[in-house]
Amino acid sequence: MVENGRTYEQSIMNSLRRIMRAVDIYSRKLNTEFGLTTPQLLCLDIMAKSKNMILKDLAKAVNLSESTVNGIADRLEAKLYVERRRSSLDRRKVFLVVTPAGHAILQRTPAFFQDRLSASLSLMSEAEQQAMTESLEHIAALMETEKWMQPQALT
Amino acid sequence: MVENGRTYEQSIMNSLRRIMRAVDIYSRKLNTEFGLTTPQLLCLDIMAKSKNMILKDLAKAVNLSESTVNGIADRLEAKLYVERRRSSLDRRKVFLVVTPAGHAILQRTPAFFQDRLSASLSLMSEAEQQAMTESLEHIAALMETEKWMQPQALT
DNA sequence: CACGAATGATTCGTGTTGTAATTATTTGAA
DNA sequence: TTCAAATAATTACAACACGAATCATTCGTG
Repeated sequence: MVENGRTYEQSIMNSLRRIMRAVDIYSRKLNTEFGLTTPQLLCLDIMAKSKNMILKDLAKAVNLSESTVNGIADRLEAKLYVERRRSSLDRRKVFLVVTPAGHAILQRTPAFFQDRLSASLSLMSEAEQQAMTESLEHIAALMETEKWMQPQALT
Repeated sequence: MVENGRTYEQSIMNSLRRIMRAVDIYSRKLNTEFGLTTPQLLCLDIMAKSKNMILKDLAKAVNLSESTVNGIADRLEAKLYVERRRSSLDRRKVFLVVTPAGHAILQRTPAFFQDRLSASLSLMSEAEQQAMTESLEHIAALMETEKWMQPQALT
């Protein structure tokens, strides 16, 4: 129990939601002002750093499902920041190629929201930052475990 | 820089995304097996605990926009777990009333995903849990601050 | 009282996200 | 060689999430 009557888990979940919501709201603002959302920026950035990226690998890199990334790729393509080029060696594969306009917008677009996170993190000591990072990674790994994924009715 | 070449911010954002994704995937599984998603469960739970809840207050309680909560209320109403009753005193207000079926499903539905979080948290000391909770709350509060919300092009 | 401001709910449009199904292509084994 | 399995992309569908706009109602002030 924490001072406000919540358990640590509830407080943590609540904070996580608030953080993700802040990221989402920032993403929308970014979109209206610069024409790119955070997920789009994230995908574009990764595509720009790798030649001949295919959708499947991009999805893995950003930790999103293939269909989600496919939709993001659609929107980036519609904005002419990305081109799809079918591989001639293996015609199942489609390379995602960042256009010059795509590279240009990457330069002009503000830093990712996580960079703003630095301000909050800088208030913690290096040791605290590291502890925090490791804890979150630990929790993420545990929550991704399949066995948690089977909902059980309360007994 | 962390050992994998990422900054703490990048690692933290990545972990947050992974955690939220795990929550989302669990939510979908819950929906196919119990007919309620996590957001629906969260809203229903709060509605059940309060008499004469109106949408505006519910939105505030769950930290979501009114239009989002309105959609969730629509789906709960369609499933007959909630009824909308227009207030006769102030006809702008619509009370969200949990039906007997709604109360019943709340009893039968598995614990929230955050309860599963306990397993991960229990591996940490009380002090670590507390530190983690406070850090996240701190970060959440900072990220909600309006001034961070104004994107600035890189200089 | 009248009328503009405030309040509360709802709708609309768009983007994100997942699962499941479908299509096209390649691979591998009988 | 042939055909089933695997692989890659895509589509269909549903839920979530937001801001902006709209509508009805109430409030408050002149």
